[in-house]
Amino acid sequence: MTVIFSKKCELGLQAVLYLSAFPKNTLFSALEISEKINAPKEFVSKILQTLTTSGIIGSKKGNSGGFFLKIDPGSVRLIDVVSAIDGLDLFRNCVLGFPGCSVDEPCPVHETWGKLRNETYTMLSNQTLAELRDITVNKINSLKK
Amino acid sequence: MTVIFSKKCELGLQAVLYLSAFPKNTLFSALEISEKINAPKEFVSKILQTLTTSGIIGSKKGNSGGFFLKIDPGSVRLIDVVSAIDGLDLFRNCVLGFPGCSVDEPCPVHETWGKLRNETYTMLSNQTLAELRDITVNKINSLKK
DNA sequence: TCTTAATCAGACAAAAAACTCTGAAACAAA
DNA sequence: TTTGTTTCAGAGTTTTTTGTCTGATTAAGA
Ligand code: SF4
Ligand code: SF4
Repeated sequence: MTVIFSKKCELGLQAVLYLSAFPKNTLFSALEISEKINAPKEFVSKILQTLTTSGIIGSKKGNSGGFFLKIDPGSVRLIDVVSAIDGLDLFRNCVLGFPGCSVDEPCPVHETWGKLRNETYTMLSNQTLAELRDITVNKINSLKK
Repeated sequence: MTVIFSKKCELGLQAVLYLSAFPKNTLFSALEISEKINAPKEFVSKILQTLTTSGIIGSKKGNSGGFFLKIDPGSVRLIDVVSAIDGLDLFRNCVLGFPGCSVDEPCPVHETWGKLRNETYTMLSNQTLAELRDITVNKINSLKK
């Protein structure tokens, strides 16, 4: 069960985090990545393809080809991946699903949710992959097992 | 597109909020409620049925029957509705979809997300429907149009 | 040059979520 | 007692999301 993001987005985030734990432009096959994040190879492959079109990830065909982080880790934030896969509607909609969001007619959780929504956005956007690197490496290694 | 909750849960929340805007035990048919929250009648009906089994809502069959808020608005919180429909797994899972949540091997957003998650939980649980009543009435009336 | 291993594109399949239908039971009012 | 309106239970349908397959293309290395 997902929390906020779609499965695609969760796996996309995990894959990008995995790649960011290694020097830029290091190649990994979809198989390697999928085994590491424990997800079906073809599905991971499809997700990485969409991230390729959005420019975050690069790909190389042929024998010993694979995927790699194309943008410098100092220039990619988690929100960029979310934006490329799920989009940013999440940060514009009402938690309770009410149609209009207006200051005049706020829903019962308007104020608190607005604040939490902004903080979530900040969480995903004010640190780059480079800044998250140490903790990411730690997490990735623990997945290995 | 939903933000955190399923469509069922959003509509369940809206329906309960709607009922809480009126004196306890006031009957409304599924049709009336569905028109007000702008959703298919049968779907709303199904959702209210599940809330009936969980005890938050009561129902009365037959001519001039309908649904009504069964528990005192001073004793129901939004989290109770969420719990009855979507469950509370949401508040236990990782935003990034990583399997294990441990203090030893935190994911890159562990600390911030943990905090936001708790605040979201608090937002949904520290106010009763009775306390939200004024702002709810305001919101409900604006939906009328 | 040939084999092998990889991405890519797009169709396809399965599963889950959202939504609908049908028939039965309850019951108020004519 | 009959008629009309409602919930209820469960099956059925549709749509969306998730996941798979196939065949084409690319390229490294024997
Ligand atoms: S900001 Fe508040 S009122 Fe506006 S849509 Fe979001 S939760 Fe609803
Ligand atoms: S608390 Fe942090 S590390 Fe643990 S599952 Fe949630 S986001 Fe991941």
